[in-house]
Amino acid sequence: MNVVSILAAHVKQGIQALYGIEVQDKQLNIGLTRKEFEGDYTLVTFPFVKLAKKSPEQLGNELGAYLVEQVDSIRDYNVIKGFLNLSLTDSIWLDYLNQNYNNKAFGQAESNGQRVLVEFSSPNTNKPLHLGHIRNILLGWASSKILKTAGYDVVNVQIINDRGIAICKSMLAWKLFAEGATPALSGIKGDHFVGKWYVEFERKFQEEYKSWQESPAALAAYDARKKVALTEAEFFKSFKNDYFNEHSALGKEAKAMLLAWEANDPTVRALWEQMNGWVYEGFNHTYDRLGVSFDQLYYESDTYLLGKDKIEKGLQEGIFYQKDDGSVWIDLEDAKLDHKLVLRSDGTSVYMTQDIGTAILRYEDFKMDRMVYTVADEQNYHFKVLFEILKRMNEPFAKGLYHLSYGMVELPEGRMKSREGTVVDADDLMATVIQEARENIKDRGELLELPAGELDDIVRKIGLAALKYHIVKVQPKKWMTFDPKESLDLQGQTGPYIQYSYVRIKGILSRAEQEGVDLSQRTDYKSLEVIERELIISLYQYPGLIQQAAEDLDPSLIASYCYQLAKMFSKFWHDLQIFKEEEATKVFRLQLSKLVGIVL
RNA sequence: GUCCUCGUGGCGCAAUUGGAUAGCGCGCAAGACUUCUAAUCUUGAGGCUGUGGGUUCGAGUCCCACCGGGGACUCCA
Repeated sequence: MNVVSILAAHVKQGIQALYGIEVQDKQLNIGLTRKEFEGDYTLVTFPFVKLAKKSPEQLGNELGAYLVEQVDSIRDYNVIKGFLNLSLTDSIWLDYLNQNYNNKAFGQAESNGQRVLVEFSSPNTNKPLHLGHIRNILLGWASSKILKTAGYDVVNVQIINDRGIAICKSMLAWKLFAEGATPALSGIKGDHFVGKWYVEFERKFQEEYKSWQESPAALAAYDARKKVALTEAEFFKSFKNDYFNEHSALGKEAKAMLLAWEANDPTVRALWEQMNGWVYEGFNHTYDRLGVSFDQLYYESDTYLLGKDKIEKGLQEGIFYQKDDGSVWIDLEDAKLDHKLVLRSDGTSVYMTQDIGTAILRYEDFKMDRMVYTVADEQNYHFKVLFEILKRMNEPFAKGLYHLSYGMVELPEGRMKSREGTVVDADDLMATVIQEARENIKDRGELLELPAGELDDIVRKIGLAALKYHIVKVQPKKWMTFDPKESLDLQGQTGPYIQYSYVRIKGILSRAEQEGVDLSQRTDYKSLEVIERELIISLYQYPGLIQQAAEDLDPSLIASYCYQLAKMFSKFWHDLQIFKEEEATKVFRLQLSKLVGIVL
C-alpha cells in the first residue's frame, strides 16, 4: 500500500471529473499535514486554480467533497487557502499496524539485486585514530547499514595507507631511540605506541632543524630566497619541507628507508611488518569498541603501483594525451574540471593513478554496481575528477560511484592539528564519554545493584550512544564543531534519550508477556487518539525514509527520525495508560509499542 | 587567479527537496512523580533565515551580485 500514490490517483481522477483537466504527476504535491492542522495528508491545490478558473477555497471544497464521497478511505477534509487537508479513516491505520506490528524485519526492503561497496575509515598506519576518523567511520558504517536495509548487498571495505614517508618516520624513530621497546613491554596500545614514535621523530627533527637554522647553509638558503619578502621566522616555517628533503640528516635517513622499502629490503620490510602489526592490533580494538567491522581490506602497499597499465591503455585509445616532457594528462575542460595529470614525466604515478587502479581492482573482486567513498570534503575535487576519468574509460561501474563527502570536525578552539597536539584521540574520547555515563548513573543512584559486568555493559552502551548520535545527527556535508561537553549530554535530542524509549518499550513488553497478554488478536479498537495516529503515520513513513536515506546517503535523516519517533513515544507513554485499559485498547497500545521498538 | 562549499534565536542542529504562522534540543524562567523506570512530560521568553536584487500564486530552499568563514586547484588522501 502506498497512500500517497493512491491519493494522487484519486485526485487526478477527481480533477478530471470536475473540471476536465488532465493533471501532470509533477503538479501533484501531496505531503503530510502539518501538526497545527486537522488531517493526515495535504494536497497543495495552487497549481490547479488557474487551470480550473476557481478560487483556491472553492476548488478545495469541491475536490474535497468529491473525494470524501468517492473514496471510502477518505473520511473528511478541510480547506485552508490553497491547502486541501484530507483525513483518512482509522481503519486504514489500524490495518497497517495490525499487519506489521510483529514484523521483526519491518523496513527491510527485498533484495534489489545490486551490490554496493562502501569504503570508510581508511587510516594511515603511523598514528592512532582520532575524532575525524570517528565521524568518517560512523558515517560509513551507518550508510552501510542503511544500504543493507534498503535492499543492497553491501561490502564494507577500507584502504589502509600503510606505506610512505610517514610510517618510515615512525620506523626510523623507533629504530634510533626505542631501544627495543614494544607495546607489550611498555603497556601501550599498539597504534598509540607507533604514533608515539612518529611524534618523537617530529620532535627530534624540529630540534635538528632549529640548530641548523644557525648554520651558514641556512643563512645562504634564506638569502637565496629573500626576494619572497618573508621574515626569518616565516621563511623557516615555509622552508621546512625543503629542509627535510635537501638538508636534514633524519630526513635523508627516512627517505633512504622508504627507498629500501620500495626495493624490498628484508630488514626494512620486517620492521615495517612488525610496526604495522602493532598498529592493526590497536585499530582492531578501536573498531571493536565502536562496533564496526570490514569485509575486505585493501592495503596501499599492494595497490600503490596499480593503474599505470590502465593509463597506457587509455593513452592509446585517446582518452589521455602526452605532453612533450612525457607526462600524461587528461583534458576535462568540457566537464569544467580543467586538465589533470595522471602520470608524471618520469613515469611514476600520482594518487589519481592509484585510485583508478584500485577502483578497477575492486570491480574485478566484487563486480559491484555501486561504490561509495567516505572521504572528507577537502577531496571533493579529487573525486569529481576520478569519477569523470573512470566514466571516460568506460568502466562498467562508473555511473554508480558516489563520494560520501563530509565536513571537518572542529573543536571550539579551532581546527584539530596533529602537530600542535590538539587532536582528540578516538580511544580517549570513547573512554571519557563512557566514564561520564558512569558518573551520571552513580549520581542518580540507579542500577548500582547490578553485577559489575552488566553495569559496565550498560554504561558502555549509553556512553557510546551519546557520542555516536551526537555525530551522526549532523548532515554529512556540514562542518561541525565538536564540543566535548555537549557530546556527553544524555538528555534531550541524544542517543541515550532514544535508547531510553527503547528500554521502556522492552519493559512494557516483558510485563505484557508476564501477564500473558495475547498480542496476536485482531482487536476492535475504538478511535485513535491524536498521538497514536501520529505514531502510526510516522511508522508508515519509515520504509520510504530508508530508501531516501539510501539514495541521499544521509544517515542524519534516520537520526532525526528516530529522535522524533522516540519523542512521540514518550508523549504517548506519558499521556496514555496501557495496562489499566480494557483488553482491546491494551492490545492495540502494546502492538503499537512493539512496532516502535522494532524501528528504534 | 579559477572552481567548490557553508552562513537559520546566546549555543548545537531541523525544516517532508518550491508550500501554510521557520521547528527541535541545550541553556534560561515556571510547573508535573501514589503510575508501565523522571535519562521523562507540560508551559513561557527568545528570529527581518549574512546583505541587496530577481524568478512566481508562494523562496530558508532556485538564479544573479556582494559580504563573511572554510576548502581544492601535479603528490599529507
